Amino acid sequence: MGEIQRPGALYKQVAAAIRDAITTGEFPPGAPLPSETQLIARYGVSRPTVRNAIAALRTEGLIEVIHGKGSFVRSAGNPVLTLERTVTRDEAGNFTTGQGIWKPVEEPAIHRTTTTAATGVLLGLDEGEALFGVDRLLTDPTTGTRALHRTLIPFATAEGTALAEHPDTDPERIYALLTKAGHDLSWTETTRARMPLPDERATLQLADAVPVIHTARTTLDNEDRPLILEELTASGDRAQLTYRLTATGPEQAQPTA
Amino acid sequence: MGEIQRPGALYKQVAAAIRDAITTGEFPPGAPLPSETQLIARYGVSRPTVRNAIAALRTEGLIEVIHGKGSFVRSAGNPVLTLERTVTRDEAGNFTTGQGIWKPVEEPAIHRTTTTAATGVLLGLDEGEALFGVDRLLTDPTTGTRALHRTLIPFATAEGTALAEHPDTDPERIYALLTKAGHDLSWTETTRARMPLPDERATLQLADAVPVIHTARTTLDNEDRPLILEELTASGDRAQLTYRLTATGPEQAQPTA
DNA sequence: TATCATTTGTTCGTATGTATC
DNA sequence: CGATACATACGAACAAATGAT
Repeated sequence: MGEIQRPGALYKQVAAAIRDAITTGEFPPGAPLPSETQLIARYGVSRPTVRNAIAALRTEGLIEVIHGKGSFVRSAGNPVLTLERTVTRDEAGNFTTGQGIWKPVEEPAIHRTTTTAATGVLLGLDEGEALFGVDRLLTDPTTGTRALHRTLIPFATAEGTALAEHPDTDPERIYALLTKAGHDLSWTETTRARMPLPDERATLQLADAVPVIHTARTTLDNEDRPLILEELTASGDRAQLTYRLTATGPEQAQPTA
Repeated sequence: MGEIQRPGALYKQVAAAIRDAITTGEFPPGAPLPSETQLIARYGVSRPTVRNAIAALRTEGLIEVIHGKGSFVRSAGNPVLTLERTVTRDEAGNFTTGQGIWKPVEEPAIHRTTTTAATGVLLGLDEGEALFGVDRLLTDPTTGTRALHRTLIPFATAEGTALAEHPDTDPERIYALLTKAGHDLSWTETTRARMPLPDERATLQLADAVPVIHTARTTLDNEDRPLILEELTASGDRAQLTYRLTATGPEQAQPTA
């Protein structure tokens, strides 16, 4: 039993007791927690207190609550989708990215935007420069995991290429296209974790208290000038990114603004 | 004013109204929200409803609440610490990692553990294999951002080297040491986003609703056998990781289990 | 230093709505 | 349809942190 005693707020003690019961194995992953009524009886507290405790465990990502059914222990070591963040090129000059097998949920949405403070820095442009944006909502058929991919193409890059007419070209084809245009490509990726916005949570179908992992890939030309920017946003709980590193000489290290 | 009307729960309408007021600029970043009493008057709802709305904005990471003071709008584009996840080597064979300038908060803590399911896979070992663990709590002096670095060294790797006596050697020196032992090193990094455990939140001094970015770096020898594992956990809100990518031939792509 | 007003935190009670089975 | 379970909403009281008097 999870007795309640000293420290701090009542609901925190209840939350700790339930947390212990979960880690102890009394409530294994996937199993339902006792109902609110049962928890009230078990710990001798009021309904608001129990609900408060449950809310705490919820924002910790420890449990999942389903209206009308009950609260359930979230599987800890969740099945993870591994996205290899690599770029490979065959003899014919075709590029392949190791991002896994994604299926588009909707048609790519093309729109015209301007650089923001964040995207401007990554593209080496001032704020307010014109660019194409292509949004792709993707899903992994085997796991159902969703991801949002956005390609940002400055007008300066698109000009005089097929991109001006078809900005919704696959990134891999864009790489080939830019290479054919004489560029020697390399890439920089910046990844971070954050909580999703309400609409992101909806489109990515994220559970409560699930962060997203967000990565921005800048494609650079021979002289490290940014050509295009790709952003990928996915569930931090279900997706992980892998990178290969090799030791380079110190003269090749590029400072990033 | 943020009028309240149709859709869904009352507290969600209040939350949406406040969210709008924030994005509109009525409450700019850093500014205090009206007090609960004022919000009750403004929207004509009860205290529990207002508090529920505030709780929602809180788990979204939009606001920060300080006991006895008030609720404050969180700065959106937060000052970010950029960690370059690269490895460079000079002529003398010394390694440098571009992880920024960290200062230890405490002495490195050395302990003996065994592989878990997660770390076992990354080290190519079964569960329960013996290894050294070295924990370092680091802080960035300029921003105050904290990070937790853990080095895991299997006994098989440490055996017969200086690591058996001094597992708390700097990772960069470990690289040099392994190179001198005849290994040709490369690295694989796996990064993901997740919510911190309660004690992680405390040691990393994280605010509410801030996820962590977690990266595991495996050091590999000539034949892609794992030698050591480094884990880095940092605030997803304040730290971001950058990687350099270059196109490789398809035969060099390494499948990851 | 001590006190007080303000503000958020905690806890109870109660009633009703809504989803699931 | 009914039983169960979670969601929403109101009211009330006291505790604890903060900042100023």
